[in-house]
Amino acid sequence: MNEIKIIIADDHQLFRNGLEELLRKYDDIKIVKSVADGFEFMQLAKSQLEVDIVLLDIAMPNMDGFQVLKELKTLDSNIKPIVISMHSDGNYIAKCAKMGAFGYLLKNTDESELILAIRTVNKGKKYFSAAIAEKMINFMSTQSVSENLLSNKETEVLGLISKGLTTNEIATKLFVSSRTIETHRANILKKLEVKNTAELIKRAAEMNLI
Amino acid sequence: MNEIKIIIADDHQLFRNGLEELLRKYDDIKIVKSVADGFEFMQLAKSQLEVDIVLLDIAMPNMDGFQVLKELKTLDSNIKPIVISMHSDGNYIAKCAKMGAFGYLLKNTDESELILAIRTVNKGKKYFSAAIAEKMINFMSTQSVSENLLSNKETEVLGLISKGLTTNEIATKLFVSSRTIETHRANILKKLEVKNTAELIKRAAEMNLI
DNA sequence: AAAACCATCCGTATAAATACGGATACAAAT
DNA sequence: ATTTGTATCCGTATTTATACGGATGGTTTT
Repeated sequence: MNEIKIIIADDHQLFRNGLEELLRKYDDIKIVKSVADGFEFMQLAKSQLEVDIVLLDIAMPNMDGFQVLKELKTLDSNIKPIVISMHSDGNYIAKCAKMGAFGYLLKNTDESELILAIRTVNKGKKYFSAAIAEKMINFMSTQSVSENLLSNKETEVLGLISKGLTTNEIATKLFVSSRTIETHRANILKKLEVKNTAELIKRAAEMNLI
Repeated sequence: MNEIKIIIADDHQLFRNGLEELLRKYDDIKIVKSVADGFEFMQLAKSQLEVDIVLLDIAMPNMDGFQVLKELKTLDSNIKPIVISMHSDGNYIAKCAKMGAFGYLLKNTDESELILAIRTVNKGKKYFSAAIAEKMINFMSTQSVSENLLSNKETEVLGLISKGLTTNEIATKLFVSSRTIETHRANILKKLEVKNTAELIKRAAEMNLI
């Protein structure tokens, strides 16, 4: 019988090591590699290494999980990604699903669910738990899912806002009118469904936008 | 020879399970329990259960790691806490050290360091890696370490600001004048060394104040 | 008892953010 | 070819936030 070949991509070494040990107990599962960032993983994905599944963290240095999902898709790879994240944000989940994730697990799911997810995905099926699917559906019913909720300019402006720059400072920095920045700001608030800067930054931090 | 008896307190079940498996390999280490929040842990700490070390996450529901450290101290317990955190913020580390942590590890340290830390702490010695100690020292040289950088009222106000309430709304909610809230706000900004709400919320999120 | 810190309060003035309601040019998608 | 979305621009009015500078009664620490 064939083993399920797995790569773990997560920047927390203790978490990786722990997962390895956890999965070692299962005869049908084999960890072939374990990497600390998305870039490292993509190197492996492009190599000849035979891999069935990658357990993928979203928050990673160098190249985050979203970028990995995107690149994996263009590679036409056989590697099926299961996202393992701390966040149960609807947009997050929906984004992963749209970008080709085969599963989405929270870091506080239990071992049996992880194994179930791995085995399910290995058969080529998707695995999203009822709770996760519900969050996603709720989100989709209110919002339109988009990989880039914010446009590039908006993301740039958001970054500067979070650094504490005022509207005028941002305008000067980007060589545009402060009205433009005000509009961007208003649009960002609308898109993230918040009403002021405080909420905005909190939301953006939660969504790892900054 | 005596085993080192350990409790793991972390809200991510996969991380807990992983750690358990990881530590199972070591004959001198025994996991006696594993809990998902600080409250659960304190129940155990107050029981007769014999425990040498707790591997303690800071970010947990119900009762966070800081509160646990504080209560442990008043209990005059023999349990020696090693903090395992994602954050390498100087204030964070210093705060833990001051509150009685015997060690501080990042979630991306490796297995060997974890084992070394456990064995060192079990002998009654403190374990802070060079990198961690340096961050702490750098912080202490510039800032005065305080368990509560913010007063209770300030923390309360900060929480409400982060929920998106305006100064006036907060004033109404807390039955005080809006001037009072403005003063609190100004003091919070000063203490966290930021100049506006955007930066404030970002900083507070980094410091896990909200 | 004195010093330090905290929560509370007050005023004034300026700067910034938010809410309205627009418009145009261009690129991408249908 | 038309729709959709983005980046850019504009005006006005109101509400909030920030920067000053100051005060009092209370608690905790020294």
